[in-house]
Amino acid sequence: MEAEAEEDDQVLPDLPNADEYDQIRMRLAPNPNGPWHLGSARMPAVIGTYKKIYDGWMCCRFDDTDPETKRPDLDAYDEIIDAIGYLGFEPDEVLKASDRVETYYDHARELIEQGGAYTCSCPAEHFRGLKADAEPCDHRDKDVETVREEFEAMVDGEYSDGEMVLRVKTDIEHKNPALRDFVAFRMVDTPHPREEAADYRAWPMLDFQSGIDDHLTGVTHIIRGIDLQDSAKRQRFVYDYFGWEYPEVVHWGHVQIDAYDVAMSTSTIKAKVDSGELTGWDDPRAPTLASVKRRGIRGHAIVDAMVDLGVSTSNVDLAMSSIYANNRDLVDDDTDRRFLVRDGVASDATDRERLPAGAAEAFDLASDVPDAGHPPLHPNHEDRGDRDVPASEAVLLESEDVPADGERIWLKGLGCLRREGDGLAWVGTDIDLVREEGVPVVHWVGAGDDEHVRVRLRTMDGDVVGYAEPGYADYDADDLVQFERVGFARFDAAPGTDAAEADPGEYLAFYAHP
RNA sequence: GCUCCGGUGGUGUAGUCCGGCCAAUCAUAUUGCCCUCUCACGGCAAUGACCAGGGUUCAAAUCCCUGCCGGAGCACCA
Repeated sequence: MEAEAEEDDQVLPDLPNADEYDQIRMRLAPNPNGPWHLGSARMPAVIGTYKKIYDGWMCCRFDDTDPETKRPDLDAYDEIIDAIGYLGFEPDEVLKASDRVETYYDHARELIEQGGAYTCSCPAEHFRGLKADAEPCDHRDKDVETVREEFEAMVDGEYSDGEMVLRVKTDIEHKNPALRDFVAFRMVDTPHPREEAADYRAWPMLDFQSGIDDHLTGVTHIIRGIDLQDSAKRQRFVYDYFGWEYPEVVHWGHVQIDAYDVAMSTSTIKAKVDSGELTGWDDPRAPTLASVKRRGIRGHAIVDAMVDLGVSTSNVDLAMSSIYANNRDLVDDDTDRRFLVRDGVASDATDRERLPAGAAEAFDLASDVPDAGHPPLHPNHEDRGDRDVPASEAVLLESEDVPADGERIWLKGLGCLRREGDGLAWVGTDIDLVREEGVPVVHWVGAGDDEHVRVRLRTMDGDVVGYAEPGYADYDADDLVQFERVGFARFDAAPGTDAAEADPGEYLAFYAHP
């Protein structure tokens, strides 16, 4: 091992004032309202990489304080932890904001005593108008005693949705309207889906909850999206009341990923999964981590791509091709080669440009043709041995590879043959025919029923069916192969093990990339 | 409307703070060639960018101004 390779190319810029802290402490703050899409990977990829660079600390804090609009999905908590693991990281600690509501209450009480917050019963619309005009509402000057009582009433659930909020007193005339007296707590009638938190009705807003938690957990660096740019400014008001120092902040822009027709948003994907438009979160057409994982793309390939994006505040387009390039880099050397003769599409595939389906055609073999071919498992590693590709009577070729009558063709691992009508005559194994005479080299499988296995290759554009060499049956789920001249694919299931997703007798594979 | 933040090749990125070594780095992409019993891997080459206009300066991608374009916030969402 070259040891240095991963230490490494110092891809990310230094964190601000990093040397002023004994330990760099950061947090991932996902909302567990659904499984992660590809964009979500940026957070653990970048923060996790910084953790490695600085030997820092990283926790995963689920900001699940909205039981209604962004209602937590109980499965998502574990799914997100799994996704972080898939990307190659592990949080040092896992917290759920919904376990910490009492803590937020305590800090609200303290803020109230300092005169830093007030209960407000203005209808949202009304307050919005006042805020736009930089006008305070009547509730702003309430005495602490009243605020205290009304807040306790909120905590006790004596108000309903929309009847009362607790606002942080900032600067109602601040030139930036986004910073004027923001809401710290509001009432939510809908119980939280987590049993442990189901009794709370007064819930903190992100700016309050997140601000308190960042301080309490000793976070030194907050790294998050530009949508939260003003959040830091709002939270500083709370920090000032408490005499706390605000962490360093880094903001990045939004990521878009090409190659997908489905918008990268949890709610959009969820709607399409629910309606059946997508078969699930791991449908290859879904821009999710579950999807690329099932296709055999390593988490590290995504991390590298995300880290390469850096942390600029401008929006960026991430090309899937760069994730593919990273993945090829990771897997090519270890991946066995196999043949797959495609035989058309099996579903309502649309854009065939990305992966032509072909069609299999059978040709009889002359009697003097060897009854098996032995191409290497990996061209760069002869020591790994050869494959055994049998063909006793006839072979299957992809339609695009079929030579004109009288022309020669080289069946990889077998030798050169000449087409004579519906048959192939033996020419020989002089490799100069390929090197000097340009005979095309193609992949193939035996035509006999026991000389191939049926494979369904699931791609972003639909299913392609075909015939793979018999050795393909020896793999297990998660194994990767490269179907020569087709691309990399992940072995998903053998026949019978996942009958719902493939026809009887078919192996199910997922296409990764060329 | 108000307030913030950005704009380097198809994509991402380096350089911008501390102007000159930038006729602009690296990766990816595309194309061509070489290697090869794969259209993979590897090697070589080509393509291709400082949003626009002013200003400061001997010198500007870098500093200043204006404009244009893009994004974000102004939620009882996160």
